[in-house]
Amino acid sequence: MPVTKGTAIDPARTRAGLLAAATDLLYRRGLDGIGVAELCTSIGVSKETLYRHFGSKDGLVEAVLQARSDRVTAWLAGAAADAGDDPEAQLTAVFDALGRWHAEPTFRGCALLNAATQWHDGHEGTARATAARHLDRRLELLTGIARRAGAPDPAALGRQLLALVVGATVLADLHPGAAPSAPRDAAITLLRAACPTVSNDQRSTDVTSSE
Amino acid sequence: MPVTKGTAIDPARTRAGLLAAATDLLYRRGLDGIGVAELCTSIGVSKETLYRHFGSKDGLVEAVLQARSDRVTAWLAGAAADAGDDPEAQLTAVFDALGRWHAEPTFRGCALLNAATQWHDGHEGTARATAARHLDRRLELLTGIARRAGAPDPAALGRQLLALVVGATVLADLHPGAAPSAPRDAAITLLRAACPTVSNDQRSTDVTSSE
DNA sequence: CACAGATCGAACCGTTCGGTACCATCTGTG
DNA sequence: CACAGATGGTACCGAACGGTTCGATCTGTG
Repeated sequence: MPVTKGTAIDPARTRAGLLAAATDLLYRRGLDGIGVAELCTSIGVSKETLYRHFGSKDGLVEAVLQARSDRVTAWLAGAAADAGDDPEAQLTAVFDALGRWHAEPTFRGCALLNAATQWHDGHEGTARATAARHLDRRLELLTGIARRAGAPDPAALGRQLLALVVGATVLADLHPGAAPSAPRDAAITLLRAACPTVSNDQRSTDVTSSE
Repeated sequence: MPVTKGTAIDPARTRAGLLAAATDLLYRRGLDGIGVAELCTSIGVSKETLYRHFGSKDGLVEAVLQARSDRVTAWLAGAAADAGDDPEAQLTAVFDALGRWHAEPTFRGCALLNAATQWHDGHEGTARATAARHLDRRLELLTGIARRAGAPDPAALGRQLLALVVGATVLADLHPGAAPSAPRDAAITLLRAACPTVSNDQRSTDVTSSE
């Protein structure tokens, strides 16, 4: 039965729903962990529809990763913005948001990093390139915080913080248990060490005991 | 032609060579990036030989990951031991060793972490479990340094350092360019911040300018 | 010399993969 | 009402996958 009776024909909506469902399934199962056939039956769509919208599985994956990178980047930037103007508060907010994400039962690591690892070579490097851009955007956020905090070398501090973010995300997936606040505490320590003059009024706050 | 003429029959050596070649190929191409058939022809061995030694592709992968974890763990511990008794010097040595590894042209990330990501589920979780044990061993090394440095909470500092190590390894693979010394500087900063009394004679050393 | 064990090469099996083609059936538009 | 476009369902394709089996041929041992 083609075009289930009563369904509104709306290619844009079809594509959006396809993208959302594929995002979830590919994240949970891995890029090679689910085939196009099962993907289509799980989503409730025919292969022809999928291929008309995305051209190939690579195209679908590319669209999924792009959309996810956009969403996650905006989400983290929003978390930082909601924390007000203080750079240290923004950094705390970023790591706390990451911590809540890591604690979700469906968490399986960063979809972009996982994709880049799974499709390290081949597939014309779509996943690698998208993940690299994703990290660029994350670095931009952290470097901005470092700059506003008055760090003498915002780029260097940004990269230190990025390493912490990435490490925390990978560990939350692959290493069991342990205190989830460690990366946040480390980030605050690095920020304070790099910016001797930052937020003096909060200098006495004991970061490590807030867990 | 069976058993190439003149070849000494030595199952142990065959297995060792098999393991070494498979380690390299599976690392470069990914666990799903190369099939058993191509694996065998590239190594120069028949499928029957491979299956007699390892039982299945999963068994081969498991053996490869175990051996790699052992080797890498010993290598890093050796780098730390060669740096003498000072914990800060040991930590520097560890991150410098990691930096040299990351700079190698064949570097493609940590084989254990890559494997755990590629075989996140399925395959009876062999890769995940092996990677978790690998991280345990790395954590043990870092926690030991933290403890000997006099950190009030060696476990917490160890986890902070582990996040840095993991983040640095992933970034070196997936993010282009940038200063490779950032993670090392961050590690030293964290160590000094956590241990107010550590190596006072080296306190004046400017870590950030050594790059 | 005889026999056991190790190895190669190749054929083979069932399954799954990404991708294509075709057709019936629905919606939306004029 | 007529027609174009979107969709579902199904069958199909060639290739690759992990794994098994068999026979020929070598080494090592007694």
